[in-house]
Amino acid sequence: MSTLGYALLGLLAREPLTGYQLTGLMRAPMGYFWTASHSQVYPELARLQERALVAGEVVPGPGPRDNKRYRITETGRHALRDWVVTPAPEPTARDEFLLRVYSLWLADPDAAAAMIEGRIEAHLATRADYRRSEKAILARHGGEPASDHPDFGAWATLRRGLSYERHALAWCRWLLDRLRAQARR
Amino acid sequence: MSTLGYALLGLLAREPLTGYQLTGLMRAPMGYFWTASHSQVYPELARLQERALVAGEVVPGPGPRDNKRYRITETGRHALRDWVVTPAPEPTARDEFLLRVYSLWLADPDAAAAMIEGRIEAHLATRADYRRSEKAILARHGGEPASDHPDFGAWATLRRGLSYERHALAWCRWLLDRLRAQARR
DNA sequence: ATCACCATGTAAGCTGTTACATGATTAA
DNA sequence: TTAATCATGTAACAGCTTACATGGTGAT
Repeated sequence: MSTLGYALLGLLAREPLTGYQLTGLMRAPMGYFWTASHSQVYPELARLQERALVAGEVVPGPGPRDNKRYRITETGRHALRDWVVTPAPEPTARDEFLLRVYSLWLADPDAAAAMIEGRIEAHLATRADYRRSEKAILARHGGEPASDHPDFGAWATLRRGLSYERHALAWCRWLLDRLRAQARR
Repeated sequence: MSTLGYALLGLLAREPLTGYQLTGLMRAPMGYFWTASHSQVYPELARLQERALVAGEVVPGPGPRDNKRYRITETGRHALRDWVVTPAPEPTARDEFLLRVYSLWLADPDAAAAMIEGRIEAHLATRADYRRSEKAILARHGGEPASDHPDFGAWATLRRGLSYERHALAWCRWLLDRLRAQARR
């Protein structure tokens, strides 16, 4: 089973959804840690149905095409529950920003500072996004979700996102300080 | 130009290297934020040479094959210097661990705790690695490298790695606390 | 009218991983 | 003698991105 399959099962374990809705959720909030486009989602749903991990029912929609609403099966729920406590492989590190920082020593200091400031703006925007999302969850749920509540994962990963952004922002600012300290000499 | 090309140029901007040596550096320290296997490195070096961004000289080695030592050209150094201050695209988020956490609410709490503890061990090992590497740089360099010194990038990215591990560890422990708080009820 | 959104699929292409292929030197 | 390290390549495959394809509904 592919990782994407478990991502989709993770969403369907909460509620039945169509491919289109799943695609939206793979942008956010699941996209905060695992992304997929619709061209990946539809074929993967077909594979999941083949293996009886999900069941699809055709709902005649208002549009030209029929809507297919998928729900997780007992088999699917079991597969997900088993996979979840499986040790996760180390994520392959791929950060183009850090790749640039590695060679920043040969760049023009002002251009370098501008690049980092752009990065800071992006982090601030992401943090604002996470803050809104967490607020929405706490409001909708009426407090912090317990660890066996379906909302727990979304909340816990948002907390992590916020912690990550705090760290990333602090480091970017430290880096800017280093560049400016050099410029003053 | 591919991202991998700039990664290799970033290493060659510091000193001439063979494909084999580059492959090792793509595991660490560059592998801390961008990885590549030898099967990617050799063809990419050929492409870089084609575009005259690097120059290769054949050094008869002790082994069965000739060693090819590459050095960056002036054209290559310019391309790298320009690219470095270019805005980096947002990295595609791909973290299987967070994907598991998202669905942790339906898992057995003890199995979940064990999985997270495994993750904590991995973070501790990585942090120890980073600490050793930073110590080595500071010792070899005799203090903190200035921002226009070739060692600056390696040092700055290690500082980031250490900050990241601190954040990740703190969040893993917070998550464990949540699970245990639930178990006590 | 034009745009955004709903809605589902296929195909081509690029990137990256794993496996195939070969073989010398040196240390345990 | 067995394994690790040095050393360089090609090929098959998997995963993901971008583009192609179609078309209705509702808001501006």
